[in-house]
Amino acid sequence: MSIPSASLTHPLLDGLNPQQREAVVHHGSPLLIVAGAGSGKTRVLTHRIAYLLAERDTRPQEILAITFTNKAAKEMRERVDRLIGPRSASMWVMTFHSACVRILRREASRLGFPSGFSIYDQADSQRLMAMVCREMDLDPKRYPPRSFSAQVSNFKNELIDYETAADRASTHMERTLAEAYRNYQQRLTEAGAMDFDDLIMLTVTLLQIFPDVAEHYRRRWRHVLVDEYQDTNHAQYTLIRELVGTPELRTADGDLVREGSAGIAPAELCVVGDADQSIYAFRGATIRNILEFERDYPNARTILLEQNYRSTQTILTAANAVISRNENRKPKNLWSDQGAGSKIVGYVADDEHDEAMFVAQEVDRLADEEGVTPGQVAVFYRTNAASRVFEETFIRTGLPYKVVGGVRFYERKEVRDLLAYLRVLANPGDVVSLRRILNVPKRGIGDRAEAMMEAFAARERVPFVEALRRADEAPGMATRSVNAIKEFVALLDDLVAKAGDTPPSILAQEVLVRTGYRAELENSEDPQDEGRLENLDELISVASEFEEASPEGTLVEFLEQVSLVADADQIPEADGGQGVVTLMTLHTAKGLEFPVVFLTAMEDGVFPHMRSMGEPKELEEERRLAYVGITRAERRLYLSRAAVRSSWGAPSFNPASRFVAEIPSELVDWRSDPRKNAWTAATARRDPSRTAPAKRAGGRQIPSLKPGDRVTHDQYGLGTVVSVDGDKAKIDFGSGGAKTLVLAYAPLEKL
DNA sequence: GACGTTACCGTTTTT
DNA sequence: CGGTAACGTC
Repeated sequence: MSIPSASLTHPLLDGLNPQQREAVVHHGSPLLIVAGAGSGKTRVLTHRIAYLLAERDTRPQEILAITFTNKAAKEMRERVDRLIGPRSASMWVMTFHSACVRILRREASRLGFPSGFSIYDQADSQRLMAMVCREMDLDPKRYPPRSFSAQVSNFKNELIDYETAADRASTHMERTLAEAYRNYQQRLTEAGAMDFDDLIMLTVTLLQIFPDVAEHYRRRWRHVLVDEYQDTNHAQYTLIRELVGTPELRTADGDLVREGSAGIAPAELCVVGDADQSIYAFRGATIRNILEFERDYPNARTILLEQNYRSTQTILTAANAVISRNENRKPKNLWSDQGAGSKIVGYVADDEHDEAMFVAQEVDRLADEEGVTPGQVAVFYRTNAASRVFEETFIRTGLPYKVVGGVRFYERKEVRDLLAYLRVLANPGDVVSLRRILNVPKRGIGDRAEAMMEAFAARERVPFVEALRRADEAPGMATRSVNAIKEFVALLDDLVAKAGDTPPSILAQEVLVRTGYRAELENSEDPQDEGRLENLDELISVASEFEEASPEGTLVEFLEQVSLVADADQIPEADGGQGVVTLMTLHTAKGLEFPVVFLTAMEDGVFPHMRSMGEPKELEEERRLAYVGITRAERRLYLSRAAVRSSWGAPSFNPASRFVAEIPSELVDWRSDPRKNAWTAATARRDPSRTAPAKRAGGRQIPSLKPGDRVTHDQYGLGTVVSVDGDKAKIDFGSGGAKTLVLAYAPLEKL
């Protein structure tokens, strides 16, 4: 039992409120910290860890702290070190996925995997599922691989293996799915690969099947801390239970069973979360875990943090009003002592361009009148696609910005190709990667040869690589194909021989040269290939940085780090300078805070998203997303929407978001008549050219450009003119690279 | 087997 | 509208 908080004094408790102090010092039973937005939960977590180390005789290696993003983990570690000096090295502070990988690498052989197993992301696993479905001769219309892949992911989040899935299947569709699941899993195992969901599920399996492994980790970790507990799915929930070593476990049917924990007392569990910020149900997260914590851990203590240190009362009142519309929620009321602050500003734009322009102008105005820097401003939207208009407008107005997430670096084709090579070198059994690069760059191994190799491998019951090795034994193979395959295999063997003692960056260079990948891009006429080269060089420099950071690092470790990066990890750190406006989805925004926040496209159909509006449960999740968005703002909050929005093709006239209506109207200062959309919509119907600016026809003017001008290119998008040389201009397209273009022909437009 | 064309598909949110 | 997959042609 905790001591009454009033009597607590300790340097690590200075500046904490009574509830926070209690959370830091609590011991003796599982602890749930219900931390409202901005209530200082990271502070509490880091102080708790520091307190454990400083006052409770805990050694760093006895602590396991789990987060959802690498960024959160890194920040937590740094803050602990700042409190009590650099003692965090032997502490595990990492994401669910990283922690599981680390455990699995050590024990992989017990599950029949090589310790250098590949990690398949969602794209890889979809590819593999597509292969499986094709093999099963399934009509992709009736049995979409994408959907199968998603459903298998759901199974794994629920810890349902393919046998159980098959047992439970009652319809033809379900039986087919279970069959695909089985084949998919078999292929993964053969390839020595795990998908994202396996990382969790197989760790749970490992702990459940091998008592000695479970015991090892239970002995080690006397404290388990979990951040963002509301985002855990069933598999992660079970993992935590296994690691903590609870004396009791509930089966799927709700029966309590005794669990042998080898006489080790359960670890002390501390979870932090906020059910109102649960926004990942679509990937299996269940709010149940936080709502039922006290039932799962019978003598648990719950501490509520309701004082918000982030936002003005106006912003909090708005947030409370919105979230209170959700049913079945434990009441919670955030409050602030920072005063009312500015009113929320509402704006109804004519269309999405006008909306973006409003944001840009407002950022300028705030800079002039209130000294707000771009780095203090964030723009949120519901879907990644929405970033485009803002980018265009910000480039045109010269407002510095950065988009977080969206088309990710690691999803680019060339980057994935190079990574596939490295994966094959680390794990030659990795068929998905192997088949990806089999004919990349083109080396004369076509679909036909690949199919024959696959058939040959199946018939001979040998791995795919082995089939390649014996290509000449396969009947009916063209000599040309056989030779091409032989050459490819020889190249791989050569690279594999080097892989062991060559740093990843050097190896990557070597791959690019030896395969002719670099030469092909360098000699290419396609100007986009220049950007691709830059991306590859970028990947190589990521590898170099990795080598610098961990000189002992292996290829497998490098690939692992690269596989487990998240969007949120890429958020620019405040550098003390002016900074740049940050653009991101509402999901990525969770956990962050900004002095000024723009919530855009507040329209029914966009936010809440159309697909969620029919389902009350999903609508509630959208509302939590709105709550997350609103509570990111410290001082100023803007809500905007567009009367007309042209989303892929036709214009749509969306009504105001219901979430806007849920905010008490006296908190909002409308900069334009909220009814004007009716008028605009009518006008737009009468005169479509108003909303659809004349599209360039064939007769485009040759632009006269000077350095610094901003342009858009039909293919490369937005760019800045670097230099002009007669009829040619060199233009920097940012991530797409710099190109020299002939003005007379390039599909360019000056902005 | 490589390349070009067409059809079609889909957009929530992601470790 | 834009990207990808399947198809058909050289």
